[in-house]
Amino acid sequence: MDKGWVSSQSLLPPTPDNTMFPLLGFPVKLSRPTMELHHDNRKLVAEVDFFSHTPPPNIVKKELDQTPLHINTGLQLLTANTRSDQSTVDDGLSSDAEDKRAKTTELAQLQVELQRMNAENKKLKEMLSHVTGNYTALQMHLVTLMQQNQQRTESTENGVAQGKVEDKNHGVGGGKVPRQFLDIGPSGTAEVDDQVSDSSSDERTRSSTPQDNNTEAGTRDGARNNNGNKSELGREESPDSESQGWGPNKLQKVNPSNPMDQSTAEATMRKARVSVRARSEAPMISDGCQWRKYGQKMAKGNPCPRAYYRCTMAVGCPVRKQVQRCADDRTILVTTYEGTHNHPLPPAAMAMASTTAAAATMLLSGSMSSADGVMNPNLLARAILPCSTSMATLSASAPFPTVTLDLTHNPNPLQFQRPGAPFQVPFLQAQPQNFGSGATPIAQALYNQSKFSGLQLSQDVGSSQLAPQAPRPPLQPSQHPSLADTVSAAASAITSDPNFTAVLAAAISSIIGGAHNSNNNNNNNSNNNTSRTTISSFSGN
DNA sequence: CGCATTTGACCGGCGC
DNA sequence: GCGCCGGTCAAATGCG
Repeated sequence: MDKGWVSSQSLLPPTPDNTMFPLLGFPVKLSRPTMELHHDNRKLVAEVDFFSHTPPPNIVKKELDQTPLHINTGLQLLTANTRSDQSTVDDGLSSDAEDKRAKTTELAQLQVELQRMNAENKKLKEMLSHVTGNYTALQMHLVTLMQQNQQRTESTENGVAQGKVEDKNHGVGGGKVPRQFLDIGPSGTAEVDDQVSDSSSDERTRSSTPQDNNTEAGTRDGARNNNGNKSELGREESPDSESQGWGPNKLQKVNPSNPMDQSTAEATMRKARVSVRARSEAPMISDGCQWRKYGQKMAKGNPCPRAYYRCTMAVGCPVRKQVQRCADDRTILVTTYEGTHNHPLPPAAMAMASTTAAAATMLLSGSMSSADGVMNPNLLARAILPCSTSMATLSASAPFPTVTLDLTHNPNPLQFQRPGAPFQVPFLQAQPQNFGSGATPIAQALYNQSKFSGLQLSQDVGSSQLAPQAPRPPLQPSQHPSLADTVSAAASAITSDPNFTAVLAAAISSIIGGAHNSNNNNNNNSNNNTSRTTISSFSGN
């Protein structure tokens, strides 16, 4: 594998996908679903072009006619071609025949090499897919485990009754999650795919506040719920429905007597919001999705208006987002996402979608996995953004369970966007900061490419969570020109790395190790997290 | 002309 | 019950 990437630096420009290589006598369809394939594509093109220009065209044509198509035979191909060479060019062209024989030999070797590299690429691709697919699942599991450890540690060391802790947990920045958030989770199980789209977590939140400790069948909230499931159904985000997922205005459109609505409402009992704080001069971050603005309001306590967008990538997509500048620092753009996409997402959108889905999932799973425990926000932060200075914060006062990913503390000096340029969220699968001591060029390049260096969750998981049943769409570079640059840069970074497997292994081990470290760091930070910025876009409302 | 944005009106939730 | 507030709608407007 090393050879495959080492020699590719002095290569010809890349060719499009599914390139035909006539000299080889068979179509070489190169797909590049991953960057390394893209890179490998360049190498193959270069090698083929090298030989295609050497022999005279007529000779090439005859070779092609007689070259066996089953290139797996490797060097045996040489024999066949040698005979054909003789029959073709023996007429006074002995020197050419020699050349051609040598070239044919090389060609056969190249074909073997091509086969080998294809196999390796396939293996790598599967490996990457597997790793990225398991990555988020691992994170979820880690969060759960670390949360449980955190609870045990705190209860043991402090000897504080959990109920007492819960009473204290009404501040956002206190490093504890408030009781009202912790009670969001249902007693039953919740599937990952449903968590992001789960709705009416706010209802549960409200109903579990100290002064309103009723069940859903109880007093005001219960009455409201019984009144046609207004809130739950109003926030229902069924993928097929046209329901408006965010606000209460669509409540009347739901037929309360419809059993389908009721069952759906029960299936989606919770909803989380993910707020992303990032520095950007642009009015809106470019997260890969298409949005349409449908409203703008002046929110209380913030001189900057809040803009409301809905996803327009698919008809009836319930995903909303709110964009508002931070009142304290107007270079900080707070984007709050809610809902689950009911359509395939382009890779460029996977980064943000995966991150928000993972954050929401962890937020909800955290509440789910602990009956009455305390979830340290840093835990979530470390899980989402391991080894990152960015942080995640769980909102206490927000009416919705909200996790805020604070990406404004990125040490990368390039994080400041040039004025007017949209804030880009590159699609990344590696975790640059997780390469740890490896500090590979890949890590650096990817990291430098991304201001959302913490947003590198699994594409597979993202697609499964945000577009559960939809096939992954092809890349749409026309819509996201920056993505091509990002991929190209990343591919270049890969090119500069002689051993991608080692890097990949390092990444995997770093993910695991970083998660463990996050646990330790979390414990260490649990008593010293007051310095962290904890802002929820809804906390002031 | 079609699409996106703007913006005032409207609605429901919630606190007092 | 009233008013505030967040959120959404939809007609008006702007733009390519």
